Amino acid sequence: MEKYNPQKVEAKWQEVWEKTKIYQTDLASDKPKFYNLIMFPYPSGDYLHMGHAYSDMGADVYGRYKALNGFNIFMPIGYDAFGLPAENFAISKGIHPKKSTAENISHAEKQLKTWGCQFDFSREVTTSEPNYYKWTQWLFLQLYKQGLAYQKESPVNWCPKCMTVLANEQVINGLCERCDTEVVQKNMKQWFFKITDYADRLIKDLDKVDWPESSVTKQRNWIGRSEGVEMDMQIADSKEKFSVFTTRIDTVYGMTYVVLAPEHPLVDKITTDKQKKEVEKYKIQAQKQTEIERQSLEKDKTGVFTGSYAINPFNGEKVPIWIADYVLFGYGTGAVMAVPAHDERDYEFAKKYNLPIVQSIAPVVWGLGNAKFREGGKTIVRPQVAVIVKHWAKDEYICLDWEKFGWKSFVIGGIDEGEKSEETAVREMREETGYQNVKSIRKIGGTIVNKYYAAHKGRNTIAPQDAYLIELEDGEQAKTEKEHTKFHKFEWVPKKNVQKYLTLENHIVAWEETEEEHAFTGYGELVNSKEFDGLTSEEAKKKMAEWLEKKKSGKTQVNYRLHDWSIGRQRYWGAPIPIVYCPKCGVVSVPEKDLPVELPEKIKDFRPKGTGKGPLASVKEFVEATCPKCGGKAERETDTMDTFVCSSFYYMRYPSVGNDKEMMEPNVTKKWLPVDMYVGGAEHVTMHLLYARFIAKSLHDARLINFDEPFLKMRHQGMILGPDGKKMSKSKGNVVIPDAVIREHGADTFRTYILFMGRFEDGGPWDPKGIVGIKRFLEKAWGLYDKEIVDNEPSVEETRILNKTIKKVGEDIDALRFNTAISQLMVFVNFLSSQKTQNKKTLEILSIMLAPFAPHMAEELWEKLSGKDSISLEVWPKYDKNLIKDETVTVAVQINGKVREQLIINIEAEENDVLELAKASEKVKKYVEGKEIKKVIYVKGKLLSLVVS
RNA sequence: GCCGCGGUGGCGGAAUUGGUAUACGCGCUAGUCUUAGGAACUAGUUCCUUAACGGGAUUGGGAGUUCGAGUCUCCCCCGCGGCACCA
Repeated sequence: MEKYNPQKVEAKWQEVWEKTKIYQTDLASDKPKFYNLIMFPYPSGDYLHMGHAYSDMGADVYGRYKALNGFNIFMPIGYDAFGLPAENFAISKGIHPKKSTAENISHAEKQLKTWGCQFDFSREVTTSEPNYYKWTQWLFLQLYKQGLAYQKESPVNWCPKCMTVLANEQVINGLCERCDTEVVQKNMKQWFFKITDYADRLIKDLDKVDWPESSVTKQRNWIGRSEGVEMDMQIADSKEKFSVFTTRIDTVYGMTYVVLAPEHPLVDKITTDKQKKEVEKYKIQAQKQTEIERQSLEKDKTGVFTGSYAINPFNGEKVPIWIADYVLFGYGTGAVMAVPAHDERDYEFAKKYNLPIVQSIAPVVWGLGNAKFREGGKTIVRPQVAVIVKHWAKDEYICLDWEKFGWKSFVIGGIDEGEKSEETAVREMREETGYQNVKSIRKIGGTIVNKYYAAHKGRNTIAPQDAYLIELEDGEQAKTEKEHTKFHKFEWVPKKNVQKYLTLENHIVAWEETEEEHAFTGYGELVNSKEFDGLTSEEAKKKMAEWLEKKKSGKTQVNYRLHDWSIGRQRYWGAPIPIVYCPKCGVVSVPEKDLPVELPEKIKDFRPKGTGKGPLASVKEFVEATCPKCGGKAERETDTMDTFVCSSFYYMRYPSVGNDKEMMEPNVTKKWLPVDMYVGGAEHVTMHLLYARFIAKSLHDARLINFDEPFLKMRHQGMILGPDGKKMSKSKGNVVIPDAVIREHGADTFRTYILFMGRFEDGGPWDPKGIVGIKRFLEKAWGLYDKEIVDNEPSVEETRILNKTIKKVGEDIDALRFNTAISQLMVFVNFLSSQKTQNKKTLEILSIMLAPFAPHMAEELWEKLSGKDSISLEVWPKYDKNLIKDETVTVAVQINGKVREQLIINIEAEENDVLELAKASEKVKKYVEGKEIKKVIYVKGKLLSLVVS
């Protein structure tokens, strides 16, 4: 056989595959189906890049493995061709997007055909073709029928450069996903899909899918479900009211003001004349800001008092109403109750504007050895103080060491009947330390509820604790009474050691508060909350919600971060929205039989205008329409649809490509959907994947399909970085194009190498040097078929390694651990190449195992070896687990945890035999002689651990 | 700030339930072949120490549990990804 020439071999087999149509799936076959989907590429003008290759090749190896295991694989391919990037590319080149898109697609297809993937090119879709976007429009109509497509006037994201509206998902850190321009908010009438109706199911059904945990979490966070209550608030001396949304109704007694978003419609009505000027100024200022400025965290909180007050329904107290841009109009009710004591943002705001801070939740600390309350014990309440005493000259603090009890604390004491806690603090300090003169005293944080079971008194104790920081004036010290000091001694502890010194949790909490004051945002027990005092936050949430509901001034409410999907685009290159506006009948949908509403090819200028209307508005022939209802003159909608609408159902269309009557052929759809495995980038989790799930659910509810989760199993490929370890980009000059690698080394080498580099789900830097290792490996494998091939019984050793390899390679591919599968194949090939003659059966199996990674080469070797038809018609070999076991194993002997000897033993050897062998070993003797073996642990076939002393 | 993931030789990376850390590949070193080689092949290669046998150290740092920890627990440091005033 001649030397391995990948270019020649690959050209040959690609031709054969094309001619025999071996990868055109027979969708009607009886074999079990396996829908192996990759995310279809977006041909925007650049080459398909490393990321495409990596993803597709990984998916293909997996698919080929499944095929060899008896599945009928369907791996379709298509092009996501509408949308901003394709259009922007065309604009930059000054050509019509239809033309540039066609060129890009033909280029991409050429590339794809060299990759050695089992793509079924016979069922290609191109989303910008009328025979496809007819179904995009059809989909719109289905949603419209269900009331899931609607128009509303609302603030939307507007990209000034792309001159179009964007969905929330397409705004990344306040920048346009495509051109990195700062997005501004505009009030516009727009088409939306009501994805929020499905928010709960989109969360709940994540339990049904086998997806990476991180992606499930990302979607969950993106949807952002939060449970709380909506509470009505009456405006003082007015009939007006509004509601606030809060997840922490338990903190309601700590409310000291409320905040409305500047856009809140009530603002104008309630602003007093005196405040009008300032409020107006603030509103204008807020409106001018871009999202980035508004969301900037460095920015100080700002706000303006409206002059009006609202009434807290729980205690009837009046609280001032402010407006501030830290409250978002688009979330909840656009109004919040502010509880500075228990919310960081409110705290910051209150500090800045000198608004009162009232504690209503006290943290609960189980003190004194964490002893929980005991049943039947008497429970008493004993308020106390903790006193942090600071030295008059040094940065040191008095700490007490209660030797008998093992506590270390600050000065501590009970508040006597009728005594103020501040007085207690001073009194206790004097009694216990003798120091007399207070320079300053300051309360630290809020009340902390300390609970413990006092064993010596046999009772449960609740001890609300106030903490004070006392700074001493000087060192004047009186003699202390013994009764106060008999259990502890005191010492001065430098500041940096205090934290470590303390053992009582409640004192540690108090100490932390001296450093930096902040809101306590955790759960605890209610204080200052009238009849709700003493409840836990959890209990209070329930009781308070019930209280509100009974009073009919509130209800429990679930809110989502997710917004409805804004789908209209004021751009040319997209599927027209199939709607006409009739002066008589109003908004009328185009009947299904009239689809597609074709995108006019002839247009003077397809560039966006930025007027809020798309370029289609300038095409008279397009705009002018007849009303499908009354036959009168009407006007077409001129917005086109977001590309993500096109890509939300393409996988449903593939099996029915060719059918012009139905989007989905019922039988084929029933058989082939949902998708069994979906491989693609993680960057689509909160866009495409979320939209596709929503669309599937809506069609399911319309009884058009019988599944409601489109992608049962999904995995992401990692990112291939440039050789410098940075993300590939033209500006950095570190882009490696897959075609160049394929031309030089061949697709088989490329596939195997890129999958060998690291974990598929991790990706990593492209190292051009390493590829020779794979080349050597494939050449070495190729060379085996040149050796003397005999048809005999393979050796025991060969059988063992063969069976091991079958097991590991199969299991690894199944789990997408391609790198370790390849490494095992290397071990196997290295073993075989050390042998003079090769066993025919072994080489047959090797070819099959190589086939997923190096399909062209495997075909060639298979043809030479067996003379049979394509290797992809073969069956993945079975292994015999009995043949994997080694007869002898090396057992490590550990002495006190260190490996001192290795023994070769029979795998069946028992502990005693191994121990005897070990004792006989010189090396072991050295460590054991004259000592006592205290413990022996034997892990069968692995190691013997001896503990000696 | 919050959520998620990760940190292992010179490099990419292996390591079922805790059980011989560094598989496989690159690179490097020596050798073979060669007019030559940035080709191929063979052998070696975690680090320190030793002529060698051997000994010691080692999975970001520190503590802990265990006969035994890359793997489990706690604290800290660093990197990556996502979210980011969501009430």
